[in-house]
Amino acid sequence: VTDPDLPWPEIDVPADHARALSAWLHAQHGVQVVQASISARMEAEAGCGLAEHQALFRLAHAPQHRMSMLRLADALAASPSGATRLVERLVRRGWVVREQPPENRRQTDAVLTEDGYQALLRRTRPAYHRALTESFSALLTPRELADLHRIGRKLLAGHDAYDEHRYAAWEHRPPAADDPA
Amino acid sequence: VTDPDLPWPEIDVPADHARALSAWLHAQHGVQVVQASISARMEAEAGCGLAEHQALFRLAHAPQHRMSMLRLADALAASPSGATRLVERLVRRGWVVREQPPENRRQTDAVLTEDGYQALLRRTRPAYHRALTESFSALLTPRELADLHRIGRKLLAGHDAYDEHRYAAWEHRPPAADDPA
DNA sequence: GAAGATTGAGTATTCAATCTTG
DNA sequence: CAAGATTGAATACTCAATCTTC
Repeated sequence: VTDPDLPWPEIDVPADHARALSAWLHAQHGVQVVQASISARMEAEAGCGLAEHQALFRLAHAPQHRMSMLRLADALAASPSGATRLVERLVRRGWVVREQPPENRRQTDAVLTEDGYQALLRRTRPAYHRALTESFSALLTPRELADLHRIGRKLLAGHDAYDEHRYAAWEHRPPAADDPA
Repeated sequence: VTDPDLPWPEIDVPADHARALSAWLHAQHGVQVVQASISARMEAEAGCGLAEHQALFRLAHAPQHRMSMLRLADALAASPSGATRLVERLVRRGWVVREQPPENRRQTDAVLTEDGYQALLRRTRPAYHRALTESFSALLTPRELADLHRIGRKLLAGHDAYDEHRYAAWEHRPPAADDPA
């Protein structure tokens, strides 16, 4: 011990690891902060959590506005029990109903109701759109948005978590004319 | 209603919003998946959660290996009560002790113990390093790592959440010679 | 027995209220 | 009263066990 302020040797972070580490810490923290911001605004303006909106959104874009519990869990990156409990909350609000397909009664589908559809259109989606714009897109350039899309997809693919079907028609648009990417 | 399969009109996602949305969803999901992977490996190999390691790491790099509860909470993007409970777990393991500075007895400092320092060096840091490398850095190019660093910093700055002091000396290295960024 | 979903127990995390010191 | 920290109540989430249907 050479310095009383340093009871043990300082920890060294090798340069190559430092770059990976700071990239990860910033990305992780940045996403966390944006998510907290969006979540808070959703709660305040739409009286609805982020996960609830995501579920409504996925259901609205699914064929027949319906998904099995397992597919929904997968789409929301949640566990099966997490999906059960989320849908429970949505049913309580009248935004979703459970249905068992007669041809396979092991399965349970979450089906969007008329009220759920209206809640998405008039309450949760506008609030989400505003929050996402102000808390996220307004802070970045189109190029950076494209980078995030690509990098996120690489990370998901590297963990065998990229499901083509999870990201539907609305995101496979031709790039806009003013997109420098 | 024109099609029985579509009880309500399909939802349209405007093209400009679609780009922001898919960037956000991929980034969010990607970070989530990487975090889950690192967390699982830490739990398995080091018997220690991600948050516990982050706390040890921050303390080890803080002057005197000590931080006030509020500064620690801030560094970990947690609430004050979250920090209290996290430190509680670390104290129970003998990795940290609480100390009240005599000059201001309102404040409580979390101080790394010798055992905590050894746990970081021998257990949690090696596991974290391996997990981060395999679950994150190996999947991306140096350029993409630099992009993430920059984009994350912009997001944090946009939310007034970027604290210069939070990111210490180890990450302000000159770029390596082979870094194309 | 396996697929699909739900439930119970345990843990983590937050907000609001409280306690202590300045 | 304000700053700093902790506690209680409530919520959300996961893993393992269970139940139902094929």
